[in-house]
This record gives sequence, structure tokens and C-alpha cells, in this order.
Amino acid sequence: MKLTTKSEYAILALIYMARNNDKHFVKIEDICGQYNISKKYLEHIVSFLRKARYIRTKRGASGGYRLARPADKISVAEIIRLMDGALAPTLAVSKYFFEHTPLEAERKVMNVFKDIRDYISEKMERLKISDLV
Amino acid sequence: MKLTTKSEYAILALIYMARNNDKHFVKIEDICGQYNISKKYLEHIVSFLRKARYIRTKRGASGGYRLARPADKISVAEIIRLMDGALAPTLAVSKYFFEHTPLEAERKVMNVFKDIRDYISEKMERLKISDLV
DNA sequence: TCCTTTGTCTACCTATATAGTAGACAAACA
DNA sequence: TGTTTGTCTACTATATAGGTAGACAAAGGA
Repeated sequence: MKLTTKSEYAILALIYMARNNDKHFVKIEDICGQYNISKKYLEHIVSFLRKARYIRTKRGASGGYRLARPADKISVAEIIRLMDGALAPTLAVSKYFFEHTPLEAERKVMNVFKDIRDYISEKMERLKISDLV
Repeated sequence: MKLTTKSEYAILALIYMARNNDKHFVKIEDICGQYNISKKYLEHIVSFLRKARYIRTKRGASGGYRLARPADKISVAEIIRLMDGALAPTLAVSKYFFEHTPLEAERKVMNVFKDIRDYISEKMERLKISDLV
């Protein structure tokens, strides 16, 4: 039931950028220094965020990363779905990543899992990066 | 955020046994036939359940599997923890499988994740196999 | 006692995901 | 033109997911 480091690190990087968004482009060294994350690995993760247009980048001296949109317009749900996929406990109850599984034969478990899916996704949908700085 | 087939199949097997517990030992063929699961793989999963004393087995003709305790004494939380580990979205907020992660540096995310952990684990703790037949 | 029917155990396997690392390259900018 | 940043492609090690194969053990019936 747990997230991978991809989601965790992406969320941390976005929080860090949100916190410094007025100032300047933040360097990747600053982010990985702050949280003690491998630099080369974080580059990888941050490139997903750039390709999905959550952040803007600039090269060269005084370059770095910053948010491409206001922090209150980026939900944690989107970031997790981008990095890790489904928020639901099984694909059989996932809205974005639906797939058939044998669990569908048991209605009552399905209902419990749907309830959990709803709780998590509503919560994560409402939760914006701006709520976390 | 999703469970593996180990948890899914274990829960299905237990539901099936609970439903037939008065009658007889159920054969593994019956279970995997019911849900369309690989027999050899299900054997594997079911052996975890036996070693953890959730089910009793009998060999030979008229052998099979049955619950080792009442279905209302087996929670879904235990089964998921046995098969897949933590119910929490990150080990940093897990009670049973705690580990340090960089996320601990951000208090607000931690609180949201703790809330989700509580919701899931209370729900799964209260949910018994007997509720699912 | 032997045969059939079940479960048990050990080992093996393949594909994918996870969590990185290495290094050449591109663009700012001073 | 050199330094400082990010970009891209490739590579790697280890674990996990999801199985399969086959010899073996025990229960029970003929």
C-alpha cells in the first residue's frame, strides 16, 4: 500500500520550490542537500515534473528549477498519479488505471476498497502543494 | 498505493473458506476455479496462511483447507500486513513497519499521511472476513 | 497393502520495478 | 571562452511480482 521514493521525492522537490518560488530558480543541489537525496536520482524525477509541465527550468549559472504554475494549482493526487500510478488499493476499483482482477467477484470487499479509494483520492485531490509549505 | 495479488488472493481464499466452513475442507482447485487463479501460485499463498495459523489443512482424499479460527476473528488488516506489509502510504508513518525517510522533514505532509494511515488501518482492522462472505 | 487424491516443500524462472550511477552534451552567462 | 548549471541516454544491481515444476508425504478407500 505504500508509495515509492519517486512520489515522495517529487512532492518534497515541489514543496521546496514552492517555498522559494518568489526568490529565484533553485538548484538541484539545494534540494537534495536539504532532504539528503541522491542528486543524480532526483534529476531523473525532476525531469518527469518538467515534461509534465509542473516546473520550469533554466540552465547555466543562476539557473535551476521553479514552479510553472501557482502552488495552489498543483494537487498531490496528480503528482502521485504521475509518478506512481493508481491511488486505489486495487486496480479493480481504480478510476484512472482500471483493470479487471479476481476481486471483482466479491462485492463486499469491492465496496470497502471503493470507500478507501474515495477517501484517499478526495483528500489528495484537495491537498495542494501550497498547503504543505 | 496498491496491494499485490498476494493480499488479494489471500483475502479471496479466506472468504471462500469462511463461506464453506460448516461443510468440509475445501480443495484448492475449488478456490482457484471460483476466482480463476493459478493453482500453483495459490498453493504458495495459502501456505503463508497456514504457517501463520489462519487456516488448518488436511491431506489426502477428502482433504483440503478450512479456517483455523472463526471468520469474525480474522481481520483484513492482519492479512494485508502478513502478505504485503505496511498499510501506510509511507514507512515514515507506519506503526508496524516504521523506517526513516526524507519525508519526515516536512511536518504537514506527514500529518496528512498519518491521517490516511489511520483511516485505512482502522477500517481494515475492524473489517473481518465474516463481514465479507 | 497399494492406489488415488489431496496438500507440502524446495527449487527454479522470467519480467518488471526500484533506486540508483556515469558520462557526454547543451545552454546560460559573466 | 570557461564555468555553471540542467538534459539525455545508457547502464546497473537488487528486489519484487507472479508465477511453474516436480518430487514427496499423508490420508483414506478398495
